[in-house]
Amino acid sequence: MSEFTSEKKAILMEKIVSLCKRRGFIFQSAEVYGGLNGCWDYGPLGTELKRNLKEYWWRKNVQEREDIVGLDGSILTHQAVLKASGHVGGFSDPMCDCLLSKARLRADQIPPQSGTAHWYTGATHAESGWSTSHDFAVLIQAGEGEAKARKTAQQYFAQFLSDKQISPKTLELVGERLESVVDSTRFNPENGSLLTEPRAFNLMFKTHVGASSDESDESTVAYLRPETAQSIFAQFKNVLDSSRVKLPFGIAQIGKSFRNEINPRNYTFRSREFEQMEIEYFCRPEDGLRLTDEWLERRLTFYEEIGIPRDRLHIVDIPEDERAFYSQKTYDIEFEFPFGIQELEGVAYRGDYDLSVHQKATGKSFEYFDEETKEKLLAHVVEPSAGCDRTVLALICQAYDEETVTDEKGKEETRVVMRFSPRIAPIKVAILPLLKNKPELVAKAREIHQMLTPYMTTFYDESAAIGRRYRRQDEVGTPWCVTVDFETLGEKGDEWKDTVTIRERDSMRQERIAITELRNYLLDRIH
RNA sequence: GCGGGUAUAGCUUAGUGGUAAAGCCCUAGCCUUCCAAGCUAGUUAUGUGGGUUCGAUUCCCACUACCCGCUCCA
Repeated sequence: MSEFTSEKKAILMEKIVSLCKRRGFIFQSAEVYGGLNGCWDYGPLGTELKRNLKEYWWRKNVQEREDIVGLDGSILTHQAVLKASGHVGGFSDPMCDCLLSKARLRADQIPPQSGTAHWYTGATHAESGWSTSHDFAVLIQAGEGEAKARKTAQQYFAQFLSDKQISPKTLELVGERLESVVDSTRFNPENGSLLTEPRAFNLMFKTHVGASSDESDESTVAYLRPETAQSIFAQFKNVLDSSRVKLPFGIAQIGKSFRNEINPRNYTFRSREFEQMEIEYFCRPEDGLRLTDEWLERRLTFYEEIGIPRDRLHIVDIPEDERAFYSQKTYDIEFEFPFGIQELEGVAYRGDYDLSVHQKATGKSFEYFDEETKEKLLAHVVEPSAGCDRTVLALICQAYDEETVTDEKGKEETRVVMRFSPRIAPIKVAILPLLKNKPELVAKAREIHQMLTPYMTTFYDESAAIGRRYRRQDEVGTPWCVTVDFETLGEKGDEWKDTVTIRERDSMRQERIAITELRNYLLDRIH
């Protein structure tokens, strides 16, 4: 994708979005009612794809490991849990808006400035009799001319003019007052304009528990969880006491989380409702950094196993000043989407921050007793946290391919192929009778279809020419098509009786295989 | 949140102040012995709500959604 221009990438993304709708992978939520901003529904094939991803993740990270157990926590979350975790107080960034340029700035990222603030209470225009009254100020730093204050203020008051023909320069400023300021963050460093007071944008969805609850009763407040991790920490002791796990061990969870994003963007990439696949891997403090690196490797291998090659992933070692204050190491795993390189997963070493805050808030011990060393300790945690919907989108973007094929007459056409790994492909095999008006072919094909359905997702199709049916399956990424033909019926000799043609999606190559071998042939390749 | 753009059938697009057009897809039938064949028939659309008008899909306003650029992404 990197060889494409941004324009071609935009077209590519449009094609992917179009295919997703046409073939039933992803629909806009409540589309018939005009859509719901930042929400998406998965159609029949998208649902299969996402299930395959989640099931493979669960199998690899829980079922095939002795040291990781699962959890399925409630989405509605006790406010105390999120107060302890810091989400209620800190899960929002105070933001300021520049009164002049309307730029939005994070309050904590504004460098402190000193100088003289020129305050005004309004402006008038003598000729037209127009006037306005707003408090405004401009910061003049040492070395800057005072004329800048008046010019900036005139521009600010000019936005209230109804007559746009009036030049800002002709406005009379009212109520000038000077104030000396030191290390102030109330002014835009770019232009000196006054900023709005910092406002908190809390990104959590809030609700009230209990049918007759009073909306103003703070004690009934609950939140839709903004991440799956907190129920793992809150249930740490219960899991420890009930499942006889020993350090190091992990608790894994797949589930929905909700963030009231100000600005959902890039198709399903940043949604307000999304699914996470998280592991909290608890360990002794001295093992944390090593395990973080090990988890990074393990996660990269996972992406390779589902068909996202390592060279399409970028590993970012987050520098200290950008990490959360409690994290001693954080890696981001990013994917080259057509709309840019974006994060799929974070692997963060969080120390004992999470258990310690819940221990402190509850006053109960979250400590682990090590039988061998006879010591009590607060476990550290390594958190590989993957975005499920983001990974689905990455799988779709990675799989999408167009190739030019030439038919027997020399005519060129485009073949759209979703090159999903067989492991995650929504449909594993399509069963096709060569012709639908030959009852023997249809009956045999249906028989094979019935034979395979208990073992994998299959699709039966008898309509249209065989070539068209192959292409349909290419476009939804079905790795194999099985065609029942006249050889199958024994009409071309006994040596071919009860064999079928199996056609491979990527190479379009065909080979003959006995019906009795079909099940194992496919199962060996989709596991 | 700011600025710009877009909204016609499942998809891609035409077009119009007065009966909305096509290709692809899809469905049914016929035909068809391996890569989107052919024939016949058929379903489906002006994002939502107002305004102007005899009449609005078209002009105006608002809303909603999506896309692009900023911003943001704890």
